[in-house]
Amino acid sequence: MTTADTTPRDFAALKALIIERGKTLPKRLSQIAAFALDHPDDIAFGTVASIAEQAQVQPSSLIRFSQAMGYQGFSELQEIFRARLRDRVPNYEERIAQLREHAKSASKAHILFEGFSEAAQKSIADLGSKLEAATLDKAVARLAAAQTIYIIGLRRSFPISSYVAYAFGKLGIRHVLIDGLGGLASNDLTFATPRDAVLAVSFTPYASETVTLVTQAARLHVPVIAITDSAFSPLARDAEIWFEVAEANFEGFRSLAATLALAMTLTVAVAEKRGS
Amino acid sequence: MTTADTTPRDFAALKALIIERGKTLPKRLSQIAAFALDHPDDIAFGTVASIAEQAQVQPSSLIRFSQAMGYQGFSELQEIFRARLRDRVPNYEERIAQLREHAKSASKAHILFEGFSEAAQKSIADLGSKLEAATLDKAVARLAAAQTIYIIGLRRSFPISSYVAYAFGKLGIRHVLIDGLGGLASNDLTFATPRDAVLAVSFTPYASETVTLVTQAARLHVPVIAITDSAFSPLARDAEIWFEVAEANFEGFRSLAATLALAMTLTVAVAEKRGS
DNA sequence: GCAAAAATGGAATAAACATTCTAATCATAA
DNA sequence: TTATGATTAGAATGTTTATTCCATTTTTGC
Repeated sequence: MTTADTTPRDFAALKALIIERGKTLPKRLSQIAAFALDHPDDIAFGTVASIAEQAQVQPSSLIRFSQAMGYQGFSELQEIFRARLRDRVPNYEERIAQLREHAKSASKAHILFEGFSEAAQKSIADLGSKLEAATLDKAVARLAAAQTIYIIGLRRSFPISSYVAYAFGKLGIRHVLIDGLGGLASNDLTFATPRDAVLAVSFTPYASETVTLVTQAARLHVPVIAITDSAFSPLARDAEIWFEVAEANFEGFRSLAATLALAMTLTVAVAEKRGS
Repeated sequence: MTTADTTPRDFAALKALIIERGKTLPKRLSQIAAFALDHPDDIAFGTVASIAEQAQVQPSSLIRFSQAMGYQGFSELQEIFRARLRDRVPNYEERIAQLREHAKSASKAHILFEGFSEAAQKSIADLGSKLEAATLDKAVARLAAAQTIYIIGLRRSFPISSYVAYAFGKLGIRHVLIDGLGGLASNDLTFATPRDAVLAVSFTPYASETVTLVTQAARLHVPVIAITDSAFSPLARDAEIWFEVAEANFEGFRSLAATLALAMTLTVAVAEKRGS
């Protein structure tokens, strides 16, 4: 038997094939399929004997499994698992070490960029794992139902609030950006009603105007959706729904990437909800 | 001989040891040291015979090299190279595949978030591979030498320019944020001189005010540093130094993550340069 | 330039290896 | 229940493996 043309040549395709065919395979082979998906690294580095022991099957079953997937033998299948590891990305420590090594040749500014990239990537990944779909859905529903959305975010959060205002403008969603211009910020909420909503963004040290405005909104029974950094935030206290975003920092400057991704999500989700 | 206590147990330490001792080793062993640093993946996956052939040495030399590093034999050294690959991070495709898998169960809003995360991650990675240290250094030098830095960025780029203004404020760097308020934007550059600098940010479709201001700055011989999206951008034409940032987009909304990381880099780098 | 020591090449070897083969077991349908 | 085909366990096999050993070459110190 030669390797058929349809036999996966990369890990993604092989994984899909194992998932697809895994359930229909005989007992032992399906047992191996499950093990392979759970312990790909062990397949990459192990020997037929060692893997067979770990997966509680006979060595010969591993060869039969490989052949069932279309390969000539186990070694050919293993090569796919190894290739997957070859083009993986260095982990955090390794990258830092590489940077330090290059530090002499690379410019200082470039190192800064790597640092800020790293902080952004980390923050986004972090939020991705914590963000709950239920909270997101509630917030979107609230904002989509609002007549006017008041956007509050000053100082470090102003890039976020100004982006949301820009996006809402493009999407035709009625909104008011509270920018504190002319020191008249507190006037902007005068006409807000419980049928509106407030989207507030603030992080330590919370801008006092933002806190005041959010408190004021809560007193007027205007629903508040907040993006902030901890359960102890004054925004969390007054908000109906709030998101915790922990931005990584580098050189004392916190990333904004995760907050921005969340803000974009909310604006587009609201627009889509309104559209349907 | 048993493995000594000082024998490296992780790749970083082993690498350091190879670098340190590599030069002082005899010819063949130093040859292996160089090969190991250059082709760590081949060490991880290869056999003694196959590696020996690639490195142009005898198999026995590999065992001697391993022992010189403090291990009992080659297999023990190889385990370190394998461990390095085990805790590496999934690459881009793999992460996306994982997201897609989760996507089925998640809410629509959550899918949006994954999309925007993806766009951000990709944009940052992309810029990271393209960004040239030389350009960065030139830009930093220009900005650090400026008496006043004029920051231009409207509409979609306004979050960026407002962030830079915020950061410059915190860092005590004299700047003017041109925000187009009251339609007086063009007045703001009246007093700019060649000893100042302009930091302009704009992407397709380029805001007309931004283009006008940059042209005006160039005419006044004020050095312009631009962040834009292509060589055909009207900003690139007038800028002394410019950065090409290709932001990925999702659902028609382009990311800002890479631009933001670059902006943060520039601000902090300028502050550090001024400080020294 | 010569003796001693270190390093190397390459064959020898035993253990480990992937794979094959066959008898036993299991599932399935008449 | 029984016959049939699929599946499995486990021993057998020939190859590849890491490692050792020793003769040869190269380097070192005087």
